[in-house]
Formats: sequence, C-alpha cells, structure tokens
Amino acid sequence: MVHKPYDHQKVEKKWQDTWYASDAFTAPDHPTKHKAYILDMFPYPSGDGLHVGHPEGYTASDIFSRYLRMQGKNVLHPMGWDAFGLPAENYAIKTGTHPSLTTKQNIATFKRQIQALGFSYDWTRELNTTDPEYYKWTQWIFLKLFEKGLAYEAEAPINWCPKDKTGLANEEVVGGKCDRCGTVVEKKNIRQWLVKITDAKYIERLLNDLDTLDWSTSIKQSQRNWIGKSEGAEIDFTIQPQAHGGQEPNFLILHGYTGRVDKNFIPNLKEQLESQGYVVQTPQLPNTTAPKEVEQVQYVIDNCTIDSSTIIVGHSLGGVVAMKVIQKINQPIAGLVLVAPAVEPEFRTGEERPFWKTFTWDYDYNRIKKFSGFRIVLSDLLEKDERAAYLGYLAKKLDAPVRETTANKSHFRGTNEPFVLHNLLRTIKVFTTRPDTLFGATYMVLSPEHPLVSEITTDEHRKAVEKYQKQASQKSDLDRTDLAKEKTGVFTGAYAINPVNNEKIPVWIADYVLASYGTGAIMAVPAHDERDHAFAKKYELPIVDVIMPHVIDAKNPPRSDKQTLERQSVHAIVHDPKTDRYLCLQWKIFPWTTFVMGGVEAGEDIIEAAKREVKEEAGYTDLHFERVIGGPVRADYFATHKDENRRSIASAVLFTLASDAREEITAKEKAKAEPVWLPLSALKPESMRCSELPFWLDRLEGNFTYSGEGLMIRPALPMSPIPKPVLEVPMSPGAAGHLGNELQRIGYDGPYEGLTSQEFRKAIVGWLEKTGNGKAATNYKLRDWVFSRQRYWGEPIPIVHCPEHGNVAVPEDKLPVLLPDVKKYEPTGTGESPLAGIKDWVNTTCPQCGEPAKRETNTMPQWAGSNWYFLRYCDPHNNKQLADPAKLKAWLPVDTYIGGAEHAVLHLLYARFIYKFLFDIGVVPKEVGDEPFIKLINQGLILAEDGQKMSKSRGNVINPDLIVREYGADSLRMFEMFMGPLQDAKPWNTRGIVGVRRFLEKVWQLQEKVQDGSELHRETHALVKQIGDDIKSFSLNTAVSNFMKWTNAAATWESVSKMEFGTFLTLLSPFAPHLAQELWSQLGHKDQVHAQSWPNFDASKLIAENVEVVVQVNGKVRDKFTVASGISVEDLKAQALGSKKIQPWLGGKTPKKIIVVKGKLVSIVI
RNA sequence: GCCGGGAUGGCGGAACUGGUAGACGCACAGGACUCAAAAUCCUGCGACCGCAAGGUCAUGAGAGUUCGAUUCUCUCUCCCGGCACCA
Repeated sequence: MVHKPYDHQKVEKKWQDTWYASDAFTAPDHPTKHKAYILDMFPYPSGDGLHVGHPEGYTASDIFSRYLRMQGKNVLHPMGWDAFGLPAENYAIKTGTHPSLTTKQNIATFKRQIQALGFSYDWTRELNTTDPEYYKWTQWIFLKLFEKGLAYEAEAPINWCPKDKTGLANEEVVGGKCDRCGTVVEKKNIRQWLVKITDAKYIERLLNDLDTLDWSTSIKQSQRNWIGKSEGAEIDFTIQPQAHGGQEPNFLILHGYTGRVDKNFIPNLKEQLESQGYVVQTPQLPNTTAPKEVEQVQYVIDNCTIDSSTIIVGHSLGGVVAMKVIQKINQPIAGLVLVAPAVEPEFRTGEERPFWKTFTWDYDYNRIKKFSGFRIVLSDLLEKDERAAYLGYLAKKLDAPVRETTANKSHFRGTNEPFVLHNLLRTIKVFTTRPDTLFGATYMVLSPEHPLVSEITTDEHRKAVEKYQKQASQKSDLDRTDLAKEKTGVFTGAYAINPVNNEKIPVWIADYVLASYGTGAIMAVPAHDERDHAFAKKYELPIVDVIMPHVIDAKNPPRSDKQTLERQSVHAIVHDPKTDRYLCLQWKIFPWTTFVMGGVEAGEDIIEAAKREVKEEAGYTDLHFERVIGGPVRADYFATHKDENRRSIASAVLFTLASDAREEITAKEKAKAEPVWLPLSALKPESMRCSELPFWLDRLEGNFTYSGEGLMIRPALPMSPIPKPVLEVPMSPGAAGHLGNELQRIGYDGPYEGLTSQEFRKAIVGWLEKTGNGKAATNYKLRDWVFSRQRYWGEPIPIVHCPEHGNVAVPEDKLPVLLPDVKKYEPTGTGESPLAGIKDWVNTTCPQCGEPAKRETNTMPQWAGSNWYFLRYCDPHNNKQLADPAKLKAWLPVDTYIGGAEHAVLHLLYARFIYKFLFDIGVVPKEVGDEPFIKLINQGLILAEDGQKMSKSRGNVINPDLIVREYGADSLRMFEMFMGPLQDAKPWNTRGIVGVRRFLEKVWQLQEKVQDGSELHRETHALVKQIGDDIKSFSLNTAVSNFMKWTNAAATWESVSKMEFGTFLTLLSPFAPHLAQELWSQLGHKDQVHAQSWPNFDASKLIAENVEVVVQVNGKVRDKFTVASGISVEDLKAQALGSKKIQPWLGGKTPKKIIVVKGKLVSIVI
C-alpha cells in the first residue's frame, strides 16, 4: 500500500476543524475522576500577534494536559485574555481607535494563531478581563478589600512615570526606571489608592508559605528578597532638648496627692535625667494628705528655681499645682508635662477627696499657654474612661497633644515609667539588625525627610540643614541610590543619648538613610558597618570597635583535653616602601612563615611591644609607625609544639621601614628564625602560619569594618589589658562597667565576658525591653501596593467621593461600574485620569445619602484582572457570584502553572495575596488551602538566533505563522520542546527545525511497514515507560529524542505491527496531535487518538537478554564484553579476570579488591 | 556588595540515586542515487600520538574524598537572574 506524502497543511486544518467544532476538550463542571488544573499564564493580546515564546509554555502544558486526560483524569485547561493595559490605550491616543475595538481585533488574531497550533484548550471557558461581566467581579474584590480596610486612599509620594503619565507600583519600577517604557521615574506626591499587602495578617504568610510550594528556588528567592524581612530591634534615642536660646533645660518634678519624692517614678526619673547631666528639682510638697492649693503653690514658688529653661513635670495633683504655679509666676518657662493630671469636678465620680475643696478648679488657659514653651498631656490607658475624656478636654484647652500608653502600673505609679522620660526628652526611634553593636553607635543619622529634622535642628545649623533637605528632594531615587557616589550629610546641631552608655552622640542628616525603610533613622556604627564607616571617615566622626572577630584554626582546633593559655599578642607588619615587600620570619625549627610577632608584656602598649619584637627578632630599629590596623582578633588553636591550646588576642601594627638601620640579633634568635622580605602576593593563608592573616590582608586593603559575628569587646566586655590604641577613639571612663550592671539588673548573671555577638544580641534586646528603651522588631522592604492608575483603559475603581460621607463603596448590586466612552484618551498628567473630564459620568449621587457626589476617576492596574482569573475559569458564566464555591472546590488549587519568570514578583505575588484574601473572606473554599499555584514551571526565554532577546527594534523576531506554514504546527511544537530543557533560555535556530520535520516524515513513512498483528518490540515497551517518565518530569526535550531513537530503531525492523504503531501514535499524540490523529485514522480507527488511554508497558519486557559489561582496572576502562543479563557475580568476576585484554594490566599481581556492579561493571583494584 | 542558578564537542543539548562522558538533533566531511542539483540513504565526526591494534588527555580552573567524580566537598574564574546606601 502506498500512501500520499505528508501534507501538514491539509492534515492540520482537517483535524483542527473537527476538534473545535465539537468542543473536544471541554472540562466538566464537576469532575467525577481525579482532577487536574493545568494553567497557562494568559497572554496580553498585543497588536504584534503571537511570538515564538508563547507556544513554548503552551505546548508543554498541552502535552501535560493531554497526557493526564489519557491517564484518565478530568483536566481543566483553559485560555483567556489579559486585555486591559497600556499598548491598546497608547494606540487609541495615536489613532483615535477605541481600545475595545483594537482589543477585539488582537484577541481574534491571537485566538486564530493559538488554534492553529492544535492546543487542547476548553474554549467554552474563554474569558476576557475587559468584559464587564468579568470586571464586575474584579471591582467586587476591590470593594471587599475596601470593606476590610485593606484598600485605602492616601496622599503618598509614589513612583510616577512622566512618559506614561501614571503612578506605578514599586514592583513596576526596575532599576529606577518604568518597567514598561524605560523612562526614569520621578517621585510625585499624589492622591492614590493603596492595597495593604504589608498587612500583618498577610505578610508573614506570603513569606512562609513559599516553603510549601513546588516552585523554582530562584522565583521563591526573588519573592523572599522582595518581601525583604529583617529582624532586629527598634531603639529609642533621646534627643537632648534645647530650651530657649539653645540652653539645656532643667526639670522640676511635682508629685501628687499623698505623694512623696521617693515614690512612684520620681526617683528613677530623677536618676535618669541626672545621669544625662540635667539639673532636676524634686521638692517635697507640704501637707500631702490634706493638700491646700495656696500652700503648695507658694511652697514651689518660694523653694524652687524656675527660669526660662525649666520644664515642669506634674504627676496627678502635681499637675494642677504646676498649672497654678505657671499662672502665678508671670514668667516664661520651657515647657509643661502633665502626667495623668487630676480631674475637674464635672468629670469626677466615686469617693470624695480632701483636695476637691481646697483647690480651685478654674484655669487661665491662655496664660498657661502664653508662658509655657510647649505642653504635653500623658494618659494611661489602664485608667477609667471619664479621666480620658477629661484629659482630652484639658489638652484641647491647652493646645497640647495627648500621648497615650499602657503604664507599668495604673496612673503611672510604677517605679520605672519610661514613657514619662521619653516624653520629657524628644526620642527618635531607629531600626537596627545589629543591636549588639549599640555600644559602638557613635552618631545618628536621620533621612532628610524625617519629620523631626526641623524640630531638633539648632538655629546655628538650620540654614545648612534646609539647603541639604532641598538638594535631597530634587534628586531622583536613581541618583540617591548611586553607590559609587560619595556619601554626604550635614550636622543638625542636636545630640542624642545612647541609652546603653549615656554617651552624647551627634545627630546628622544624610541621604544615604532612606525615609521609606525602617524608621527613617539609624544609629551609625562605623566600626561595624561599611556605609557608616565611609561617612564617619569623611566627617571625622568617632569609630569604636565593639566586636572582635574570632577564628578557630580549622587544621589545629583546640583540644578539650588540653590546658589553654591565653595571651595578648601583637603582629608587627613592616612594609618596605622601596621594595614594596613585607617583613616576615622564616622559621628554622618549624616549617613556618610568620610575621614578626610576640606577647605584650605588662605595662607595655602594643606599639612598643611590636617595635621591641622587630628589633629582637629581625634587628630593624628605624621604624615609622603608621597605624594599628583595626581591632583585635581572637584565634583559638592547638599548639602542637607546646602541647597546649592557645587563645591569642592579637592586634596588628603597621610600620614602614624608615631606614635599613639594624642591630645585631642574638644567636638564639638567629637559630630560631631568619628575617625575609616577601611581596604581598606571597602572603597567602596556605603559605603563612597565621590564623588572623585574612583579617590583616583585608585591613591592609583598607577594609576596616567588620560586619560579621564575633566576640564582644570593651566596653561591653571589660577584658583586661586591651591595649589602648586599638580603639580609634576611647569611650568615656565608666562606660565599661555599665552594661555588666545593666545585664545583672535584668537578671542575666553572666558571665558576659566572652559572649558572642549573637548571645549578646539577645541580652541587649532583653535589656532594651526591660528598661523601655526599645524592643525586638521586624522590618520588611515590601511596601503597600499602589493600586490606582491615572489612565483610561482599566477597571474603574468603584468608589464615590461624598462631601459628607467621604469614600463610599458603590453598592454591589450597582456593579459593574462601566468604563464610559471618552473622546480623548490622552492622560492629563496632572494626576487625574482622562475619566475626570466626563462630567455626566463623574457627577453622581452618594449611595449613602443620595446627595451629589463624585466618582473615583482612577482605574485599576493591569494586575487587578490577572489576580484572580484562574478562579473564574472554574465558573466563567456565573452572573450571581464570582464563582460557585462547589465548582471552585472541585477544581482549585491550580495543580500546574506554566509561564514566564518575568512575573516573579508582580503577578505571582499579587495573585498569592489576593487568593489568601479571598480565602480569608470565604470565597476560596477552605478545603483547597490558601496557596493558588502548587507547582510552578517557568519556561525559559527563547532568544533570537544571534543570542539576543527577540525584539521588534532589533528586527530578529521569528513569526510562528511562517514556521507553521512551512513546517507545520506539529514540527513547531516538537521543535520548541526539543531545543532544550523547558526552564532554560535557549537561542532559536530555524535550521534545526528540519531535524524534527525529518523525524515526522519518517513516522509518516513508517506506515508502509505496518502489518496486522499485536507484537511489540522491546524498544516499544521501553518507549512507553520513557515517554511517561519524561512527561511527568517535564523533560520534554529527552522525550523527543526518545521518539527519534525509536524511529531510528524501527527503520531497521522488518515490520511494525498495527498494535505497535497504534501504541506509538498514542504516545506521540500529545506532542504531534495532528499527525498522530491522521495516521491513527489511516490505521482504520474511527475514534480519536487523544481519547485513548495511555498505554501500559510490560516491565518484564524491558530487560534485555544481553548486557554490555565494562571492566575497569584502577578506575580505567580496559575491556568491554557482552554477557547474559542474568549472569552471576562469580561468573562475571571470573570472566573479567580471564579476559585477554585485562591480563596485561594486572601484570601478574593478585587484585586487592574487586567491585562488581551487577549488569554494569567490574572494577579491579591493584 | 548580598542571595539564587549555571559552565559538557563547531552549535542546541544527553548522562537514572557516584559506575562506559558526548545519547538525540543541527552543522560539517566523504560516499551512494542523479546528466546535474535538491530531496533521500549510507559512513565518519572531542583533542593529541599512532599505518593499525591501541594509548594519552578531556565535562570553566585548581585542590580533596573514592577502586571510580560531569555527579560529592572546598577554593577560585566567568556567565545569567534577583536584591541593593534596606541599617
């Protein structure tokens, strides 16, 4: 029988018509068998039509879907259109064509091209995000977010693309440029809708649930990076206040009814303030159990010093006394702080107090306001409601803020009430991941936008600060984050107090600190942070080492059964500038090279010690001291020659050789070691015996910051004689013991000597929390999602702005809010959408009161529609709800999701968030879990033949239509799979496609060999197994090569049975459905090959009768022979040893060992 | 800088849990068929030495573990992706 030649165009057309006319791949609403939801990322139907990249993922998912159907599963495999977006709108601006028309045309093109490839989509479920029946539910999701407080309106500085004239989400800005058009984005402060993706209820789940997903590590890593969690602490630094004229304030603390100066928070507060150098008066007022106003006020006026720098603090009834004092003295004071002040009669309930009648309860508020520089009211949340009402009333009268807290003891009666202190002194919160370096914080930096900058800046520095702020505001983010640029900043004139040691540290502003991360302020630790170090060097700020690196010698670790000798030592690094070499010792008694080094003797500093050692061991006397390079390094090792463990705490001192002047060295030293001069390149860890070497080399290169973990050194660790010059700036005396005391106070009973930085980090956070100076804190880089676009072609945000009721949701039964027609699509650029110009659309009534109101004119971003489309596929025509829960339960979650990696942090993060939200509000049934995509496969980019990215501008785009016309859809499908692993990027090579085309021709030719029968060759059984395995693991390139191998083998056969060829076609049908179907029907079958069940293989048939065995001698292949596969180990051994080729390699010797891997190899060791 | 991933012939790539490196395809060379060309078929195709049998070297570089390493461990180089004055 002679068949017609393979005419791909005819064959493909014929079967596509059959399939699409009969909705051949429709999924049931309620699967009765095992379900599988196989999803492709739906495309944006651009005007350019399909790209060869599209069919890559679509083919892979189609093969998998067809395979699963043949495995007897119900498969949901849908397709739709993500059709809102900028290109259609930009096209409308240019041509005046309505975007809906362009979109319709583009969809038609895409659909024709996709259908020409024979994909098995369920077209009855096709959806389109621009269809009002669809975006009704996109709007509905927005309303739910709004209802739960997760969508909010704010005027926020956001990324603004000046070309596209719209705001962008952070995720849409890549390297400071607009992801779409590459324009450098600007910061613009406009009214925006934001979605609270950072909400505590979601952010940790978005991060942690990544662990449960079968996604590539790189995508998961991208999401983790983007969420950017860091754990550390928030620490409050108090700012030294300036009273009028820049003077430091003094404090007058007045106790309350039955109070005493040694009660409540007063002693502790006094101590804290005094430890920071302030003058504090705490008068004991007369008659505390039966106080009289006149008596107490007069007592204060007579006995206390009050001047323009005085801040009066009044607790409870003391607050009333304070106000009366101010009314009476007729002179200005710095400020008034009322700590839970006593209550006016009309607010009182309960038992009568003696002072109710001995005090008058009227105030001259204007007078108090006039004479006090500032006023603050502190309120304790533990107290009763009527007091809160009173404090609010009082604060209003005094024009003062009310600051609330939960006091340690109700009514601020605790012995330690840090909230009071923090409100006396302005505090600035910083975030740090390294609270263990707190002792090394030598200055503070605020971002130029920090709200407290102008408040704390002194008059003297105001001009410079404002100038700097202005400059910073004019820089783009791209400029500000340019790492290469030198850091800049200005001093504010203010000082903060480091809470751990009460050091006074300067407060600067600098644009290397970002307002948008953490608290917008940092504590700078120049010894342990590179950025801070660079800044400190430039502005000559102090640098204090607090962490010592610690190395344990890997080759000679300390031994637990040996004694340990600890010693302070010094390494002298002597550089000869004339030869650019370094002085080392070549030891004679050991095979070592070292620097000149030795112990530091009592009373000696390290520089003296280093000089002495150089003189003794090498004789050089004329050394010029350069510097101590960094802090000390501890090394632990076992000293073999001494049979003891050594703990060396070493510092390195750098000298230059000023002249060759030398003294004779002793015979003893001569016998021990010889001085040699080595170039820097010879100073290598493998050639030097020096555990600290990597640190010294690093520091010689100028890297003085150590940001790793280590051991705490002073002042945290008062370790005896640490040589003085180690610290570039010494801390104040007394600081050293401070932490020890504090640690004891919080119940840590040490020993803290030798604490690692990790241990100390925990201890210090405990201390911060205990003392109210800070707390453990977590920070994220993720920002809320900017959700409004000032453009036309998107879903209108269903909100009405009512003058009376604010933002009011459009009622659900009024959805969808239809996108109206406009005449001009041009974005206004003012931050308003083109919709703002349509008066009769904008003007509406408030759904709450019916009064005139205006519609929201911003539209949603493209991600809004793509967030949840995969839910809609389960129930695409439902007009009552987003989707029927029973249908969602039947199909969700998506089992396999295939698409490009470019959506790593955009679509994939947004969709996970929205899915979790829909899960929480019960739309997503709880049985299906709160992760939408269980397995994700990212197909790699198909590059152009030149290895570059395909793009219209480069002119290297391959049009799939041409390939389909010339080689056929089956060739294109198989070739795209054959090119390489699905996940890898790979260049297109049109010449290569002939390989698969030839293969398909061979398959076509094979029908000449078909004869009746049901015999299957061993290769066919093997193929069934291989193809199944390959598809399951998405190793589709090897599947294609396995098909080719099979046809190569079949070409040598006499005949192929009808059964065998049918089996082969069944396996081939997911890959080349048209050809497989055509040959299937030519075999005489009336049904469809894709409806067959997946063939089984007979495992017993896979075993070959004979196997080839390799014989190795010492790991090298020396012989190969074929044996029966069932051969015994003994026989195999004997045959191997007896081989003529092996004999010469054995050389008559008896093998040491013979390793036999059954059916594979014999390895002989001699 | 930090975090991921990778590097195998002229090219795309293959090699299951450590066991014959280079499957399959492209390109290339030689041959058959043809008046000729295309198509098709056959043969060869990592490098070096050798007439051959065969040997030696080869999976980015260098070390290590092992009878045996593309595969495991360490160091380094380069490439790709993500993040990036993120405190």
